[in-house]
Formats: sequence, structure tokens, C-alpha cells
Amino acid sequence: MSTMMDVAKLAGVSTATVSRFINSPDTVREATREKINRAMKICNYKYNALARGFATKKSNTIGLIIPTISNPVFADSTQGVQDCADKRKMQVILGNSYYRYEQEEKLVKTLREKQVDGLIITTTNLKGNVLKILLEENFPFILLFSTVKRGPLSAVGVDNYRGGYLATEHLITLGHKRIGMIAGSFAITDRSYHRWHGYRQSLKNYGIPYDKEILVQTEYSLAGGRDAVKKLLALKKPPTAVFCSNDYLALGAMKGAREMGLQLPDDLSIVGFDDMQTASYVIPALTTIQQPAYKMGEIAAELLFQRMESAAKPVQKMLESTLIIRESTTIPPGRGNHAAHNK
Amino acid sequence: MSTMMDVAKLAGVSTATVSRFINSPDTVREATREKINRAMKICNYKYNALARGFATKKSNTIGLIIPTISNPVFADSTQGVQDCADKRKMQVILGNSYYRYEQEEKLVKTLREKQVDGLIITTTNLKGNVLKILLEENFPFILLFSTVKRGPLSAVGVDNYRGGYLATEHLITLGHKRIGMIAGSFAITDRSYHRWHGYRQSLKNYGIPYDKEILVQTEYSLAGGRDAVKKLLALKKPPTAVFCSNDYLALGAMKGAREMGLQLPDDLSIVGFDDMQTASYVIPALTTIQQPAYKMGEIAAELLFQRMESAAKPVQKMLESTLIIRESTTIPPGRGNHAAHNK
DNA sequence: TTGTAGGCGTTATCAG
DNA sequence: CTGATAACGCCTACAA
Repeated sequence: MSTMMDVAKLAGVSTATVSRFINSPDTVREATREKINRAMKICNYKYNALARGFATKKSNTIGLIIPTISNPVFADSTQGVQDCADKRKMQVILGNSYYRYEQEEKLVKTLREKQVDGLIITTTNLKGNVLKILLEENFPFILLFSTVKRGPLSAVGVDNYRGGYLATEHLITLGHKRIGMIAGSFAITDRSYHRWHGYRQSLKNYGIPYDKEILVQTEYSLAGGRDAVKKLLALKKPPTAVFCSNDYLALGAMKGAREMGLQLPDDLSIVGFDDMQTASYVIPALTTIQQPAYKMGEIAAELLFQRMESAAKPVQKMLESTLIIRESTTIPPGRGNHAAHNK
Repeated sequence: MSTMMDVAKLAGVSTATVSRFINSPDTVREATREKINRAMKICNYKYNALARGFATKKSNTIGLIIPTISNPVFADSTQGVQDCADKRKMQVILGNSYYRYEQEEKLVKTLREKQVDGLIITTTNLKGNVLKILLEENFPFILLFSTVKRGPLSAVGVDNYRGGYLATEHLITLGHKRIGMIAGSFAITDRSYHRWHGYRQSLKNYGIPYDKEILVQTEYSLAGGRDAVKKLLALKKPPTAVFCSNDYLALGAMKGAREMGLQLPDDLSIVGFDDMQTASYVIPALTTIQQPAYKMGEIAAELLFQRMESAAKPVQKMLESTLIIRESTTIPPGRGNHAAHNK
């Protein structure tokens, strides 16, 4: 593999000139440029960005840590950060934490060793040491899908509490009195926890007693949702509606309910969270809380690049999450539902 | 940021020893190890993997180029390569080509400049110069979601032709005579093209004339599938079944058909391709051709690492793709369908 | 506009 | 088991 040295010799110039030619062509004379160009062709020169990074102490690479790329919401946000990085001619190294803190810890270590210029993290543990150290050492990073609204950490997210509130309120407005919740394990994601808070508050505001019997925490998966709904439906007093803390859980719940012979949405109303692409293509189309995942990724990257350029004060961007009413929610059963003829 | 030099001085040893301590601790005396350890703590030493890569000419990084991470199938395969890379303590830089060849070209250039040790590519143009050059220059790379079965390129994929054949045969076996196809644009993905070939061959083998009227090429998206199915349904002689070249298209088609007032699957049978996670959770659950995406990613990474260690002869791994029959396919309408009471 | 030369943090070779 | 020292490929003053 040929180097600048080879090119320089062949072109009869110094390596400094070759370097200039690459980084700011207009500072080198036309004739020289041509010589260099020719020389590069001849020895099939390939620029070594790693060597450059070594010399400049900038890798032009950022790290992105998410729980798992197989969740479409994280995939969308990843796309957002990638597109934004691409514009800045930056690359992104991806890491999956699988909702495990030690893995997250390991990832930031490895990525920092790789000299990434900054980090975007969808963290699994807001209180952990990882973020604290990053902050202390003044390393540029942005939280994504974050729940923090103030303080020293820069972050982008949505108001999960409000999302949970809206989802529940929608169900209450339809007439439901017994509303269950299927939540991602609180130990693993505080987003789920915040959504649950919104749920509780909504119940409270409308004078519906909270019943911890109809909350089930589970893993964030289709199967998790399916099993959870079956558990709820097996209760003596099963809920007539459930709020699921993400769309996977909701689709799983639809499946589970159906397997138990229920008609949807008539026998059970379901609302999700995320609005992943397929949510509106499912039958019945899923009522859900929409999160602008792609946009959030874009903004996180944008914020990170700003932060990398100059250490401004921390900012938190909370984006709007909105309730999207579709077909998976309706009035409670036995209330003269227009769709009651189905039974 | 402190360097090995600092640690060495503090510990009263040479940088060489520090380096040894890091890379093969057992070659340095216990007492020395402790000194170094202490020194590292004191100056909060952080290893610089980039400098290492510079010295060793190995970045311990691979590049992964896919069309788009928002397609769950590619997300799954990405997870597969990442998990495999993780085991080898390798990082992966992700790039989206968006099915655009120039983008793919640009990506391999950038990634090579970044000195990735190898590349995994889900290519958009098998015949393009990119792969040819990679091959000529003997750069390690593996094709993923590949259609190639022989030749100089190493690759992993499934038999798309066979998948298309199976899907169509299933429909024929159910009694369908008029079977349309909604395909991803052939110009963009030869996988789609191969699936179409399987479709044609199946038709032929069962003596059903091919009608190009009921093939529509579109973009790989939910909306694409929806629009396409509407086009087909508007024909004088609409199909009673459609084979969609991926699951997104199939879900889109379900939506479109439903919007036109059809009952599924009774009025229209639909089969997809991929078996993405949500496919079995949709209602009616999607009949589809399953591709082991995660597995394929894992194998591709495995193959790449082998290739990086020693330039063995090229291999092509074709994995099994199987027909998964679920609820979205049934006998043609007007044939005494058991579900006919729905109308 | 171009050249000279030192430096970036690690590894690797060769002595000791 | 440890130390000295020359790479590795590029950038960047500083000088010319």
C-alpha cells in the first residue's frame, strides 16, 4: 500500500504538499496539483484516515450505543444519527447493550479507546457511574431516548410520563374503568417507569382506583406481550383495556388476546407506545403514542456535533409525543358497541 | 490525556514494558505489573486503540454496508454480525446505501480509508466495479443476502429463486390460478429478480400462463405494497392471490386490500418473504418465506474473520429458506371457502 | 506556493 | 524479564 511519501517522490514534491493537496487543494498551484494527481493514480494511492486521526487526535467517528438494533424504534433513531453523521462526513460505530449495564459500560470503554469523538447513548442506567465519569472527564456525549429534563446532561427524548398519561386518558374517555398495563421491566428502562407514572396519574385524575394486580412487568418482546396479556386475561376481574409500554408488547398482546378467543378491539382495547412503522399496518391498526424516533436520532447527532465543537451548556430537547388513535381501541364490551354484532 | 510514556515514567519502566503489560501480562514480572497498575490508576491512563491500529496496521474494525437499517431483516442480520464481532473484540462501522450504488461505492471508499480490516456488503449492484476492485486488490469481504452461488466471491444468502418457487407453488396448491406478484424493483435488488424467476417457473411447471399485467415493481416499503395491490385490484381481471417479494410489501398489500373493502384472506391470499418478527403477529398472520437473517449475519462475520486470517478459497453459503404457512393464504374466493360466511 | 522536520501513541526488533 | 529505538502515515508549524 503506497503512502504519501511514494506519491510525493513520484510527483517530485514534498509530503507536505501532498497533504495540502488533499486537505486544501486550492492552496497548491494548478501545475503541482496535476503532478500529484497523476502520481496518485500511478501508485493507486489510498488515503489513510486512521493515520490522520492519529496525527490530529480526531477520529471523525462517533459511537452509538442502543439497547438493540432489532427494535425498529432504535433502528429508526439509528438511521437518523447516521444520516446526520453522513452529512458531516463522520462514521458511526454501533454497539448493542441488550439492556445490560455492564455491556453498556464495556462499550463506552471500548469506543473511547477507539478514540471516538463523541458518544450517543440510550442508557440502561441513568444513575450509573458510566455517565458520571463521562461528565467528569468532559467527554462529549448525548443521551437518546432520555427521560432527563434538566441538569448537567445533554439529552433528547420525549415526555414519557405524558405519553402514558395520554394513552390512559384515551382509554378512560372511551369508558374503560378497568385498565391494565403491560410494561417493560422498570429495572431495565426508566422510560417504561415514567410511562407507568403517567398511567397512574391519569387513573387518579379520573377517580379510578389503581390496582397493582393488573400491572405486569415483562421483557420488551412480542412473546413478552403475549404471555403478559394472557396472565391479565386469566384474572377473576380481567381488564377491558391495556396500555402497553411499547408496540412490540402491544402486538404481542393482540396475538395473545386473540389466541384466547377474544375479538379485537371489541373485547379488549389495546394501546401501544412508539408507533413503529408496522403499527398502522396491523389489523386492527394500533392506537399508540407516537415517538419521532428518526428525528430524535438526527437531533441527538446534531447536538453532539455542536457539543464537540464547543462545550456549550447542557441542553435537553423534549420532543412532542402524540396520541394516534386508530382501530385497536373502542368502547368497553357490553356497552352497546356498534361492533357488538360480531359476537 | 496520559500516554504510555507517562505511565512508564511513573512506574519507572520503559514504554515497551507497559505495552507488554497490556498485551501479554504474563510476560512481565509480578512486581513490575503492580507498579504499572498503580501508575495507570494514578494518571488515569486510557489505552489508545487508534494508535495501536496505526502501529499494527490493524484497526480491529469491520465495515457493514446494508441498504437500510430500518428494514427489520437487515437489522436482524446486523445484530448477527455485531454479536459475532463482539466475540472477537471487533467493532463494526455501519453504513446505509439506501439501495443506491454510488452511495455503496462511497461507503466502501470511506470505510477502507478508515482502515477497516474487512467488509460485509449487502450489495445493490453485483456487477459493479466496486466488488471487482475489492477482489482485484484482494481485500477481505463477504457478500450478505447474496444471490451468488459460485465464482470468486464469498457470500452468504438463501436461494431466492427457490423461495419464490415455494411461495407460488403454495398458492397454486391452494387452487389459485391468477396469482400476481408485487416485487421490489429489479433494478435495485437482484434478490427480487430471482424471486420473480422462481415465481415464473412455478407457474410454468403447473401450466399457468404468465401474465405480465399482474407483476408490479415498486419500492420496498409499506406504502409501495399498498399502492401496488390497489393497482392490481383495479384490473379487469384482478388476481386472487399475490406473492410479495418482502414482508413490508405484504403488510402494505394487506392494508391496501382491506382499504378496498376486501376480506382477508378470503378475498385475497397474500404471501410475503423474510418472516420478519412482526409477520406472525399480524392479523391474519402472514404466510411467508422465512430467511434466517440473524444467522446469515453471524455466518457472514464468521466467514469474514476466517478470510482475514488466511486467504482461503471463496465459499458460498446458501442457507435454507422455508415456507411458513400461516393465516394469510387460503383457497380462492367462490370455491366454497369455509370462511365464506363472512360475506 | 512549497519544503523541512518534529510529533502523535503504540508496537516490534534487537540487545542486554 | 526489560530497555532503547526505529518505525507506522500523516499533519503542521516554521522557514524559505
